[in-house]
This record gives sequence, structure tokens and C-alpha cells, in this order.
Amino acid sequence: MGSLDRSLIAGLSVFEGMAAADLDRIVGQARSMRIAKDQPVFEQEQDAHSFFLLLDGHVRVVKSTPDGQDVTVRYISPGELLGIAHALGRTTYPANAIAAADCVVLAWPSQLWPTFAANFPSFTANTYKSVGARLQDAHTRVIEMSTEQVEQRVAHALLKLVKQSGRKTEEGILIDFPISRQDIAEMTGTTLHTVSRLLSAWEDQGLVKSGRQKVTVVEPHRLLLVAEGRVEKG
Amino acid sequence: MGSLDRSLIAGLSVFEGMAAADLDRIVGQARSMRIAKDQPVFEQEQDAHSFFLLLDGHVRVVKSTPDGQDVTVRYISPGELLGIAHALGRTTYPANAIAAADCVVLAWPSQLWPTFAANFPSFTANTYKSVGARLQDAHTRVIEMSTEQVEQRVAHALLKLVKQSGRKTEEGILIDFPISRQDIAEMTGTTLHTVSRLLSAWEDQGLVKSGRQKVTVVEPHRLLLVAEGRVEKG
DNA sequence: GATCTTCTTTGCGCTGAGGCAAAGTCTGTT
DNA sequence: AACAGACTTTGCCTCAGCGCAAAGAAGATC
Repeated sequence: MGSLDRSLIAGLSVFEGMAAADLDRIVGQARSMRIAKDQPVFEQEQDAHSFFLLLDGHVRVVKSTPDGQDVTVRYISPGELLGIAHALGRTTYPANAIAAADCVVLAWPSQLWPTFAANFPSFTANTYKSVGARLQDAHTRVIEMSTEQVEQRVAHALLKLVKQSGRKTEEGILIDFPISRQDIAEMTGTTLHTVSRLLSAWEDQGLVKSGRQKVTVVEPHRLLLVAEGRVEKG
Repeated sequence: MGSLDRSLIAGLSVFEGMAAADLDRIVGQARSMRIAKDQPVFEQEQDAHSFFLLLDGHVRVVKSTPDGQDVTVRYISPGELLGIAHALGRTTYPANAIAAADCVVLAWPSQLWPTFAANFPSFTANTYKSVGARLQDAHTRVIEMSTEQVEQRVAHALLKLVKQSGRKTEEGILIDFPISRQDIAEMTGTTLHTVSRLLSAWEDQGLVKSGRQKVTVVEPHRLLLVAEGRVEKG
């Protein structure tokens, strides 16, 4: 596996406040893996043997319902942990994690977690801080689903993706990995048809430009107005 | 405040696996408080000065949207922690916690959290385990909101309340604290009108009995069928 | 026991958004 | 360059569930 060194992880928020020697000790126990687009990082119900850090690429976390519908729980960007089931007292993964683009991850055996927790208090604290943020996000999601119309939810979802993985282009801000209408529908609790209609309408108004598995937000400010429901239908 | 002793908390799952002496040390630093029905335990945005353990009663955790709608995040039963913002890296409470019935809580200053985390590893692990369960619940909630009809969601909500706070009576299982149609609506992302209509229909079919701020589930099994969408409308 | 307040029920009309169906478009492959 | 497969667009119809409105209980208060 060759030379993993701390430069891979130094500077990431989960490792904030840690000594270089500790980073070395942590990286030293990791295994680096490449995961091709559309391949799983881990799967729902599977024994949670490892936890991961995404170094490059994008991962989609999806839960499948008994009757076969998929709901996207979150998208993961480089620098974030995933699969930390053991840190939350679970022994299996609660969802499927699928590479939304080619990825590079670091993997640690889950049994290292207790040791890490005991020896690297700021790593632990940072990790739980990010768990707190996820819980927060999940609640925000519930609130959006409870109180907003589909149009607002889709707008919010795009803005979140843009913030998290936006890349500036001359046309606007591009969501920097392939994402289909269906994917957006699974994030917002609607159908690909409705998402398609919304994107078409927004394109007519000059808010976004979109194509096959590709969305560019042209006017984030106006899209935010839509997200906040402060725009009447035209 | 008098004599708090470990018998108050021994046996609760968050304190599982802890020595009696440690329980004493923990309880010794707590303050016990009574909170009357409809009074706040803590409020959204407020500085998270303390974290709490509910000893008796029921607490409703509610988030308010900017435009004044309320969404209930969860109901808390005796034995559960609440307000552990600091353990998740936050300095303010993320929501309002309101006594749904008269309550007794223990309170610890938040600044004790790091000490507890360092000195009582199994308490810490148990706490994060319960956070994991909450995250799980929140995701389940998102999935329900995404894939189920209102009828199923309300049925699921009632079953969850029954499981969590049900008391057997001769008529069925009573949800053991006052809960209005509005409260149920805020848990399920619908309106009190729709909840009222559903309860009326279910009452006609003999699934539940309900009254002012009171719901009794008469036939949990049949209600579960409704929750799972395996029943056609009659 | 009369009044007030809060909670609940129910009727009616409307509409946002889903289901179905079919056609269009893009990409990679042979 | 034609084909296959995957993704997207759009039209039309339908209906679950919301908004509005008004009336009906059940407690609470004095």
C-alpha cells in the first residue's frame, strides 16, 4: 500500500488540534482504497468492520425501504468521515454508501475506534461534533419535509449541494459530480418528473442551467428566494 | 435540594455498567428540579448551560420555523438524557424542550461534560449510543416523510408513542400523557384536521379510542397494518 | 350553573404534485 | 453511422390532503 503520510489528513477539521505524531499514528493504521463510481463503500446491514475517511470523490448515502424505494440520507464530500457505526454503538452499517464519482478513501478497522477514542480526545470530540452537525441536518431535513413545498425543498437541496460541492464556472456554480433528476428526487422526497419540471421552469427563468446528470446554479440569490418561499409562481 | 442518591439513576441504560461509587459521584453533582406542564426545560438558541436527565414526566422537543410553524422533533420519556448540546460540540440548545406533563429532571452544568467524558467511559459510550439511536430515528423520520402517506405516518407515530409511553388499560393501550391532535400533527407533518379525520375513521373501525388530549390504541396489530400501508381505504 | 376558552369534529372546494404514458435527447458502443 | 441504453422532458388526468369555515364538546373559572 506504500506511503500514507499525515499530509493526507493534516488540516481536515476532524483532525484539528492534533499533534503531528498522533496524525502519523492514525494514518499509519489506515488502508487506502480506490472505489469506482457506482461501487459501494459499504452496504446496509453489513457488519461494520471499518470506518472511513473520504479523501477524494463524492459518496451518496442511501437507505432503501422494504418496498424498494430509495431515500438519500446525505452526500459526503472529501474530508468527512463515514461508516462510524461503532462510535455510535451500532455493529452494522445503517445504510448503503455508494461512490457518486470515483473515490479515494482511507479505511480503519472498527476495532481501533475505542483506542482512538481513548488516546486522541480531540479527534473524538471533533468526530462527535460532526455527528452533532449530522443530527442537526437530519432535523432540518425533517422540518423541511414537514413545512415546505416540493419547490422549496428542491431549491434548498440544490443550494446545499452547491455550498458543499460547488465549482465556479463561467456560467455559474456547477455541482461538481454527476447527479441525475432521480438523485435529486431521492434527496427531496419527490419524483424525477417533478424535479425535471422544476428545473425546466427555473432554466426558463435563468436561475439554473442543467443537462444530463449536471446542474449549474446561475443565480444562487434568486434560487434562495425560491427556497425560502418568497417568490410567487410565474 | 437534599438527598439525591444513586438509586435515582441506577438501572438506567445510560448508566449501565458503572460502579456504584461513580454513580454517587455523578448524582452528587446534579441538581434536581421540578418543571410544571407546559413550562420549558430549555429553549432554542439559549446558551446550553446544563444538560439534563428526565426522571419523571414527559418532554416534547420542538423546533420552530422562522415563519412560526412548530415541528416536534421527539418525545422524551423517563430515563433519557436531554440538552446534551455540549457533547455534540454546540454551545446553544438547538430546540425548545417543553414539559408535556409535570416533570422531574436532574441537571448538571455543561462544563462538567468533559470531566464526565474523561472519567466515565461507559457513560460516554452509552450516551453516544443513544445519540446514534436518535440519528437513526431522525433518518427513519425522513424516510417516512419521503415515502409514506399521511395515514401511514400518523399510524407509525401513534405506535411509536404507544411503545414508548403506553400504559395498559382495560380498553387498550393508552398514551400516558396529554397529547392533542395538534401535537400529533406536528410530529407527522400534517394538520390537526387531517389527524382528527383519521382518528375518527379509526375509531369507527375500532382501531383506537380517543378523546380530548387522549388516545388509546385498541388494536395495535391492525394499526400496524395501516402503518405499513397494507390496508385499503374503506 | 353560566360563561369562557380550548380542543375537536366535519363539510366543501381547491390544488400541488404524483402516476401514467409517450416522445425526445444524449453517450457510448459496435 | 447506426444502435442500444440511459436519462430527460412534457402532456394529461387524478386525488390526497390542505385551507377555510363553522359548529360542537369538554374542561376551566368564577
